[in-house]
Amino acid sequence: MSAVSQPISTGDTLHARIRQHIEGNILSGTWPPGFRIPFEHELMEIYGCSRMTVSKVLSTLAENGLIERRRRAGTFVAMPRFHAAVLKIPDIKAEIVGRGFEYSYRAHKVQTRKASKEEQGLLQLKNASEIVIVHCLHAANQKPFALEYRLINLATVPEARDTDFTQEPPGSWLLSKIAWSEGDHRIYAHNPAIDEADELAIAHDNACLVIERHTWRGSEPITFARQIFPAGMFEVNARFTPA
Amino acid sequence: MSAVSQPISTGDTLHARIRQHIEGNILSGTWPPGFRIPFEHELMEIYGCSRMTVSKVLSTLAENGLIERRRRAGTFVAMPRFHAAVLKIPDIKAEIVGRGFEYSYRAHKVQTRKASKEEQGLLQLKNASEIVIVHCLHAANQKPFALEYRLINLATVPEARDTDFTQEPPGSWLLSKIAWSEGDHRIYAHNPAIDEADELAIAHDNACLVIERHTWRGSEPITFARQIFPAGMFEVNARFTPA
DNA sequence: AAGTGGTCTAGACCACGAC
DNA sequence: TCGTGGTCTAGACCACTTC
Repeated sequence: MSAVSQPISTGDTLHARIRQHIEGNILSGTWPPGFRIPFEHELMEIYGCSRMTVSKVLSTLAENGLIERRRRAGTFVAMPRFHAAVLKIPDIKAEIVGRGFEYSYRAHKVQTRKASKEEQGLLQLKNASEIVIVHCLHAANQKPFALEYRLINLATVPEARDTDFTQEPPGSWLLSKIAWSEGDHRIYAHNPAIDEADELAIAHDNACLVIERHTWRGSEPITFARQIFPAGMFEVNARFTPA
Repeated sequence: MSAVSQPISTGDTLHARIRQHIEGNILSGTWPPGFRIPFEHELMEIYGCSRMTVSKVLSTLAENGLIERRRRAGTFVAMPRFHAAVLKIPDIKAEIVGRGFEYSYRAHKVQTRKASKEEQGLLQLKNASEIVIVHCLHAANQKPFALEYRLINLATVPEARDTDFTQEPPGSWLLSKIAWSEGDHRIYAHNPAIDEADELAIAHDNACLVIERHTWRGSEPITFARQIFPAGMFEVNARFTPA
């Protein structure tokens, strides 16, 4: 007999309905962590469908971490785990324009040269290849919004050599031009240095949010960015599901 | 004829090999954004497999946002989009213990009562139902690490009524007891209030990182947490792929 | 109208791992 | 050993959407 307690809800497709039903049993606590879910064989009979269909549902749930599957043993409700969140960080220009403010951009320094030891480390380069270095300031309605320090690896992005980053913000340009496969973020609070505070036109004790980001294409580093936002100008929002 | 330029690499399963091959064509730029990928029908012949197999591969790639599928029109390489990151935020106790520090916990205030208007808003409650309010401090090696303000909805988590949060940190307890289905984060920099700085034993102008988090089970609010970390004590790290 | 992707079926063989 | 999940096939019907 089935351990199914909740009625099968209406839904879009068959596997969507089955998925909702199983998720309901797990999230409601009817099937607690560690509970052995009926075998695919049994689920076929319970839901009256083929094995491919229940298999697809269970594979999806396993990818999302809601269940764990072990050969010969069966499928089990996963133990509660840490959060995994989906975090969106659009580029700054789009962020400002999207809020209905006027966007302006000023580049303090643009250089093209071989990477120093420190820059090699930040970009995680193996060799001292050529890079573009950009210091710039983003502003919303003429008010400083973010200070950006950007390194671009010319070995991966040769087109950057012919781009005028005194006119165009590097983040927006890269997002629109370059396919990337992987990256990471680091987000932390920071007391600004005196020159940083001056450039951002804030008090020297005004807290800042810093976002550092690496981007790769395969094993090739594309870019490193450090963006400094005065507190209150920017926040990171993330919505998450157990994934 | 096929637009496939790269050789088919060896891999685990058939659909994993096909997926790697298609991903390679996209990430290398052989198939640029907007490029129309061969129809499923053609991919069957190219890879010599059944339609279900190429369909599974393309569905996965579409879920990850690498391609877009349109009926009657075909499947296209997606335009570059914003970042979507996987972000892990474990509970504070596990974070401190995992770094090899001694964890200690002190609750300043624990109350059980009906929610005020403000608390209703924070927890996104419809009614003024009963909640648990906890003010507490987490410390690593006796040094203040994070200040936490926590609301728990007793309608969703009745077990919280019988739990002694003067002894046990609410975050760790909830993570180990409660199945959750959805949540969100807000991360920002913050200049601490005087009493916050005093409790954290930091200077009044020391920047802080604040993380606010809602958690739901279905449409039922479970908990709200606001955690304040002195700059340097904690940072958020996120690794991401185009998803 | 025609062809695409979306979904589902009823089989099959295999590898792994608990017994 | 033998049942489980993992994978794959060769079909089928349908909905949608562009032509």
